[in-house]
Amino acid sequence: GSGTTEVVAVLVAITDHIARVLTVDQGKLLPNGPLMPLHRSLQAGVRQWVEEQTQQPLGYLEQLYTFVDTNRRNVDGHALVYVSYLGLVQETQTQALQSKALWRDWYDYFPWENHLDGMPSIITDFIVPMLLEWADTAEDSIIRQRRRQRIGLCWGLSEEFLTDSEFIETEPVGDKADESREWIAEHVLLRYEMLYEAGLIPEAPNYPPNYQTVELPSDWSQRIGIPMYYDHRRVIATAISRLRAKIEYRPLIFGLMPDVFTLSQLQQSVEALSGIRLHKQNFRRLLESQNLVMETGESSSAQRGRPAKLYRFRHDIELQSLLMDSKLPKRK
Amino acid sequence: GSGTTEVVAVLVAITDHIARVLTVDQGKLLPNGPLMPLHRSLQAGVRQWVEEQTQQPLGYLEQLYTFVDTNRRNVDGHALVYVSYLGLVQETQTQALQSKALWRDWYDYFPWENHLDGMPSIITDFIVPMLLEWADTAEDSIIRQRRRQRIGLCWGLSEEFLTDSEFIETEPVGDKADESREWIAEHVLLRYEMLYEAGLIPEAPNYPPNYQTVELPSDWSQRIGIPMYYDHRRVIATAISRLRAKIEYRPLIFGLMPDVFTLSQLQQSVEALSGIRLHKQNFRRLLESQNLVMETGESSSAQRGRPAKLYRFRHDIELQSLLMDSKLPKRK
DNA sequence: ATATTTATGCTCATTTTGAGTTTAAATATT
DNA sequence: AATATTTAAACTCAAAATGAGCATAAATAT
Repeated sequence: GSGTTEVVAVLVAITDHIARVLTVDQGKLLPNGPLMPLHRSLQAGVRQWVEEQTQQPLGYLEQLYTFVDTNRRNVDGHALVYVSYLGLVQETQTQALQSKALWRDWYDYFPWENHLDGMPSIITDFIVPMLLEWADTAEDSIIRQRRRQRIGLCWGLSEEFLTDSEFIETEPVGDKADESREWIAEHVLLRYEMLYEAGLIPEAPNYPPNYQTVELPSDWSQRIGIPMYYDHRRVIATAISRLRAKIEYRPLIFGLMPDVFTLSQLQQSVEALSGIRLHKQNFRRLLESQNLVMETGESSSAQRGRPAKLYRFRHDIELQSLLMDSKLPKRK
Repeated sequence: GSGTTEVVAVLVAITDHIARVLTVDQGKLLPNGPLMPLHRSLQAGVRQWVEEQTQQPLGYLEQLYTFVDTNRRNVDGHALVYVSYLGLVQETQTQALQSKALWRDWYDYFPWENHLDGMPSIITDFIVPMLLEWADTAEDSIIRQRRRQRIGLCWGLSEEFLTDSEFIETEPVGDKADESREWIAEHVLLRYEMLYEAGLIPEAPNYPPNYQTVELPSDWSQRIGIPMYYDHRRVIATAISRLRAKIEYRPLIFGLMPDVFTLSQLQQSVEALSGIRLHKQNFRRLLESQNLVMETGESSSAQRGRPAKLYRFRHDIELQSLLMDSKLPKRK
């Protein structure tokens, strides 16, 4: 019998201020392949398959999550286990790919996650109304209430949005009603899983949903983002969640920037990942306090406006990456 | 051929204010078993094997990390892949185990991680001197310098400790010398991996180390904690790291407490996990601001001193656990 | 010459954090 | 019974971090 383990890679790069993932098979799959006896580690397996399928050289690599697909089994009946990895690629190293490989804007798969020009209208026009209907399909009133709260937390909505679909039922206990009502960028996976659970995602077993009083627009499958084979879209959601969360407290953005850059370029890269705009002055203050970058002495030849100073990352920070999770068991 | 995937569980409970892990085989192994075709998911596999080997009922379960053991292969030559899970068990539910199962103080495996009564002397007496020797065994002076910095960051030492072993070489660039020089509780895994790399852990392939001018005391293998089979000690280190890090921003401690408790008991539980003492007043202020607990109205019959109010977790927070990572692909 | 654009320096009110002191309510000791 | 000890819990205060904005500088566009 053959092995039951595969590896899947979410490679991320930022080009033209847009966050992209590397795909194969017309954007329907992530690079992937079986773990083979010759691979010394999972990382080695990922590197080999990515190299073979895309010819993209890659640097930083970190394990994401391990899934089981009970729909794909080997001859012995063992379900397929696949281990997903997140990889970071520098902007300057994204050329000369194999013809099947393609860098795609990651918001093509998650249109609702792009808040760079404000909250996308699809959220208030369709997603939340559909989800509220889904919430009401539950038998148990406790579950209905729970679902409505989940919707509010996940999609950053105020209380009014949620209570008008049933009789008004104000705060249950304390006065902590309106505190967590804001868009949390790193909840990508929770939002995807809610859409999946509600049958609003083409990949879901219960798609299309059968509770429609609000009718799905005819171009829904376009608007809700590009579907992928297997659960690869969920894998990307896992990657974005991890990246958005980790960038807050670890200098991961390193792995995505060219050697030399302006502070505005750096900020735009962080914004591309998080999907939201940041306060420029405070962003710079934070950078300074963390001592992550140093001036090169040069300035950029700006298109318009005042030329910006050029910076590079402090090389003594590479140390920090040594302190990150690179887990290779290397046993006796 | 049989499958190549196993699951391993790190179950954690706090009893008598001591953090413990559930072990089998005289404390040498974690509960584990192969993933089988009948298991609908990885979680299901973990639950079945834990139930079978320990009869411990378990609630919260979260995936940790996936390892490959190239030393254990099936008949086709495929290396063993094992997926580790972290599980939380309430104090009140830790009875009636199978005879082979045993709850052990987790600091039996990591004596250097227990700072509840101050920093353990083994760190300054043996661990750091040995590690500094190990740092000096590197050929390249850059690597030697790196290793010394890593030692400082991992073990929370001031600069002097590190530079006296070679000629003094002060700050490389800026003035950020003394900022990260403190004990970071959640760096458990980094510390374990450094000890492993330096050959100071019985499980390591290069143990015992051959660079000893400072000689290892004869009872070293006692002092450096109980060894385990395979890489199970590393799995526990991964679990402690995750738990210590996550407890800072998620109410995981829920899963470990009885239904009703005093604030002091809650604090002692958090301290047991993090291995360090906390400031009582600020701990309470934080709790209040988060609105996680509510008074029951009753008071504890204290042994000595003023009786403490009893609290329970706010049930509307269960919602939050819905917002945590429970990833079950459930496909078509 | 003037408007527009981008970069960067600086201010200020508010919130959060770290580290206490003080008072309360029980048991232990003399 | 009076006093010390122990644990709980309310409150204070300075330092640091954060959120939001204004002011100035240096380029290009009109």
